[in-house]
Amino acid sequence: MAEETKSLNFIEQIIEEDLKGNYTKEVLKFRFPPEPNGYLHIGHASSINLNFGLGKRYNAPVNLRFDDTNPAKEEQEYVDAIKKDVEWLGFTWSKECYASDYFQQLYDWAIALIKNGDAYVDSQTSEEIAAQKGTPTKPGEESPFRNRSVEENLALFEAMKNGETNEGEHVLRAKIDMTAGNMLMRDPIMYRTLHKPHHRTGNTWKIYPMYDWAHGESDFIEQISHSFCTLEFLPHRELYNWFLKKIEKPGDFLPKQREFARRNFSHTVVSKRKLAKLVQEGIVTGWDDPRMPTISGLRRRGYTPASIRNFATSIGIAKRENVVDLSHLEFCVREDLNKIAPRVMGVIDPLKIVITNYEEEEEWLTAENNPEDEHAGSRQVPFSKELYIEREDFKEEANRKFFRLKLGKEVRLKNAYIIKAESVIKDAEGNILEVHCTYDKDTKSGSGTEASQRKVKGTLHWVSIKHAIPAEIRLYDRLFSVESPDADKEKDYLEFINPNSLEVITGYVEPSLQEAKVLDKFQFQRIGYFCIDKDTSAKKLVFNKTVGLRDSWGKKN
RNA sequence: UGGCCUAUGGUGUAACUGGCAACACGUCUGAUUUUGGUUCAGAAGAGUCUAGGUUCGAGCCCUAGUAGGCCAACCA
Repeated sequence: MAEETKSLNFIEQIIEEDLKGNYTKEVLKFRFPPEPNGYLHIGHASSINLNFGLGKRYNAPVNLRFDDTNPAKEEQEYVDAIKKDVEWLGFTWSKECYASDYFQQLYDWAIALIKNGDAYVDSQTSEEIAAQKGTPTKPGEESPFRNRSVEENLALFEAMKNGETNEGEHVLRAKIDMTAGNMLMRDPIMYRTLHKPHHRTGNTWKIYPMYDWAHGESDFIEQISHSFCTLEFLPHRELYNWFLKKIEKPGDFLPKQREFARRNFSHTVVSKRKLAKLVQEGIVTGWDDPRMPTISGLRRRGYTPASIRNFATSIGIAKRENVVDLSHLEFCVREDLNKIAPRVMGVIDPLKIVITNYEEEEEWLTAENNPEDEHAGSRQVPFSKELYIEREDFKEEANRKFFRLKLGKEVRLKNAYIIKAESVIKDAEGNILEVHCTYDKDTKSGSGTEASQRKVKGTLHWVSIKHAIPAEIRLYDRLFSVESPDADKEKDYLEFINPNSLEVITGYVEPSLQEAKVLDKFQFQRIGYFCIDKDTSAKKLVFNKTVGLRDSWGKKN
């Protein structure tokens, strides 16, 4: 086995350094900590891949932890969706955890902090607290309640906990330093009162911990060794460590937080708030709309777990700002689908052709299922006198670079015969209604005859009209018409919505597709990859276009 | 106006403790092909934000700039 010489990203380097230091392999443990207030998106996939990838690399456990400290925004629906998505991506968590499981422990620690004079109850309004906070360049002022006695703090905190106080009346604050350069160290709020039921703890709690108080301590409880998060949390690190020091006992192993840059993607947004708005405003049909950059959207669109994992791995991880081009994601699906998707024929924009010299009623021809997979076998496809081909595959006349059907010229029908276009039938406006062709019956595919070996430049896909199944086909384009829809400070990102991101048409597909199941993936030869949408019923097949085939001809024309 | 983070081809990442910039996507050629797909062969494209400095030698170290990002939610 060749030794892996691939270079390490900076996160892996941190771990390697720790391993050279006083960390043992056994102590390594990671976590993926989503807040259940929305669906996972492609950016999360990057983080999931990082954490679970490290777990795999170092054979270390990875917990799935729901950061559910805000009952106002969080719901069980999101918990379920997140679990489904992580599983679907192919990862297995060691433990399913919830910050809410630690509410009691957190509360007990908070009492200890109060007793040590490290926390106090502030009874000002949020406006007053904000006003005293200062600015990055101006130090803050201390709250008049900052030096309450321990007894008074304990009594007030108890009242908050028991729901005897109103929302907004009191908060528990850490007593740190109102003049700190780091704004987060200016007596951050640890608890607020919220008379709202929690999706897991119900009405047990009337106070809920803030992120900074809950996150590091949750990492500690679970004995996470490395807590990776995005760069905007870098200033939180000081506070993360401060809280940990307050609860630390001799011999304790403390987790460490390190930060990486979040991934941005071209022609879309990855902010749960902005994605939620697209759903709420009805701009898309739901979190799993195939145009959404959510995991569930990509799944419905026809993306495979492997393609998303490969994508996440190949864009890597670093600390600088970035905008990853969606064409990279598209490359990753094509790469995967090319190996596994059965080839079929479907016509998206039909043009009728009649084989005038075809005498048979019908015949069934053999078609290879996947030239990339020798075990994929073959199937039978029906051929008859009247067929549909793609409208753009015929021109009455065209230059020699047009390798398709033109009057008086020949072309190969995939898996069938070589045909020649003889004449066109048009309506009064000059629109082409049908093309009359003749076929050479000695050119049948796979027949081995000399005529069948003839080289003709073009090969077209087709379906037999009387056998074809009409199907709804949904064609997608990027959701936003500009590369970075949320980069403009003047304009709202919704102004950049691409009005043509969805086109629904009726196409015709070969009869073998009748049996296809939801999420089955196919390559419509010469067009692209498609998968069966969940809206499919016994009466109607619905396909989503995942991505087009690479097209070195189409884009020049 | 403060502090912190970042800066490498069009895009995303590499370059072990300093040794004349690599990989992938994208782009463009050509070959093969019963998918203008795949595969194969090849090409163009950066001299590493700028200016100094240290050094025999700097993308890596130092200094000063410049640009972008983050920080003043009872959100995470």
